[in-house]
Amino acid sequence: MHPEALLAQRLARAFETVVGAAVDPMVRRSQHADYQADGALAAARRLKSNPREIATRIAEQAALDDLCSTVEVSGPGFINLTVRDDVLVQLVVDVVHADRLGVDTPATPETVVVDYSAPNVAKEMHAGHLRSTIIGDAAVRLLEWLGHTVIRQNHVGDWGTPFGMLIEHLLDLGEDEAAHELSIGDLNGFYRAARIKFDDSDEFKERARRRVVSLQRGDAETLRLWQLLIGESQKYFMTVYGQLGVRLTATDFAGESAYNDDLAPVVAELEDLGLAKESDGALCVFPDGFSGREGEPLPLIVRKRDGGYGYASTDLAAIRHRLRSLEAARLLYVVGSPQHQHLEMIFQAAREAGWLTPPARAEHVAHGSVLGKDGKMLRSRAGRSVRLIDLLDEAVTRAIAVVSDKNPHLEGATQQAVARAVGIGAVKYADLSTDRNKDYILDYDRMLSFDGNTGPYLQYAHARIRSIFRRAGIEPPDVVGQVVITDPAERSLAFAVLEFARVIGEVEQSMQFHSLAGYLFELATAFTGFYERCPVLRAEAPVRDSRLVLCALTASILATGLGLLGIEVPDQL
RNA sequence: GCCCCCGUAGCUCAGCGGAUAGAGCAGGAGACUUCUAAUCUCCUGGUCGCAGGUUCGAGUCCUGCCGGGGGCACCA
Repeated sequence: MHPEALLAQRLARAFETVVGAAVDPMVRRSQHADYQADGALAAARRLKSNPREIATRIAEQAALDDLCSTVEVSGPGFINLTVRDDVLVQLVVDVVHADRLGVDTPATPETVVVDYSAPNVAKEMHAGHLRSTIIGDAAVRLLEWLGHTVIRQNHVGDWGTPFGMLIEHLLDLGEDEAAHELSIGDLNGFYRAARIKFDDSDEFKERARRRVVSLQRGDAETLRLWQLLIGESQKYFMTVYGQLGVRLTATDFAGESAYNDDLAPVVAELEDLGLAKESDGALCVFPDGFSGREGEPLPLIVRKRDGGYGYASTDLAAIRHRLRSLEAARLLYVVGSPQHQHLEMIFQAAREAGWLTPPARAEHVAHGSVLGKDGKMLRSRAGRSVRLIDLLDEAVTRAIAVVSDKNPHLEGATQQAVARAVGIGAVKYADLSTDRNKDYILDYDRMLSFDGNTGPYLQYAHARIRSIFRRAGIEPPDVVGQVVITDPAERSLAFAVLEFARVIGEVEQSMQFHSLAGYLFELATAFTGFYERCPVLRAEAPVRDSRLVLCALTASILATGLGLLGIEVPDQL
């Protein structure tokens, strides 16, 4: 158990006794001691009594002598806690012997559906898909590592009116030529050409319209052509995912078309429940708590006036499927924040339909946009959206320059692999190290810097530790020995190591990966302080072994933590 | 008009109702016979958008403004 949990557990019992009610002891790291507990202040307000007095009684009642060397009441009623050295050592040793760096498996492993990435068939993946793909991938890695059952759902845009025009354009080009264009990733050109014809030619527009009807009717030849588009696009998406290094596979594709057969039954069910009502010729669900421009109830249009189905129907079919058939307890939608209201409406409708009931819950893991250096939506010089693959290639190209400049000893293939890990890692870290709700500015120079809170800095910190083991000629599993903590830098590093479990638990709930990133940066910072002050290989036997243990733990947490963010850790940079 | 997100150091960002608001970058001053100096230490730098309110205590919660972005019926 990590120190905060341990102290909180003990203090909670003391609060129970003294206050006569459950109080959160509010234990956290402190500048004034190892930890501080602020719960007495809140408790005093409830009891309308003196917080210092309560804090003093709590401190006495908790009898923390076996855990703390000093327990002091300070200021208006803070309880400052200094952990005993032998306890600190024992906690570190516990982590060494623990299965997963001291992180507990969840009490109740759940089935979690993660909906992320969601590119559109026959359309380029652009910078806008970056965040959903990266954040979703991190969510998947974290939840799987913790022991949850994770079902990845790539809600690909593979259905709808644009496919009439896309298929007709495909026919105009000829299947072979179209497949060629799509396979080389010229999706922008393909889509744009179709769009231009659609806008300029009434004849084409009419063909496209008829083709949509054929598609919806299930015409075999039309479906074959549609499949062709999907197949080529999937191949292309997989190359982008490959370059990005995310775990999405072809089996995770669960596009909008997957719900076609469910749409009519879902709408029928909503009608039977009395939730769907006709309005302006369309069939609508009006989830509770949403209003539009004129204060009128806001609809989810589940069947359009023309009888067709829109994305609200698809999303409702998807949420029903995920809850009923996949039996998910937690639904994560890693989708940009502009979709917030729409998703909340879907969730509310699902609750009203009785599909989404506790303990199952749905969460919008919202994220902001990627901006250019000018603070506006990322655009190429031509003013178009930036292709995701170009963005990634640019990062890797720059990383090659950085890596070869700084370490000329690395050879061809190794250098390429390291540069790729550094370049892609830098992009991911830049994304995951800030609050996902906010927009962030993509700046290659900053993200590829080895100074500051960046991916390369953390990869470097890890590589430095690996270098120690290379020199010592041993590997972490063979590191045995007692842990001895004397230097303040060792003490700081030990506490940093112990914080990992707490941070992981927090991120599991919040899906705020920047707190994991921030933690890893703090750990790396604590390690560098240790590295500067505490020689490892030159130390004498018991201290040397102890320091190797700290090195091994730090390297392991850095590798694991970065791994959970989807970032590779090369042995050397 | 209503709703959502954002506004913290020159720049990029943390900050969970609690002690003097923290990092990194940039700027200034130091430290290499060293386990990777791709580093470390110190310094400089803040009317936390504005104004009220709640509280023993507000960057954090509430209300109203200002500024930026986004959403609000048949595209997805």
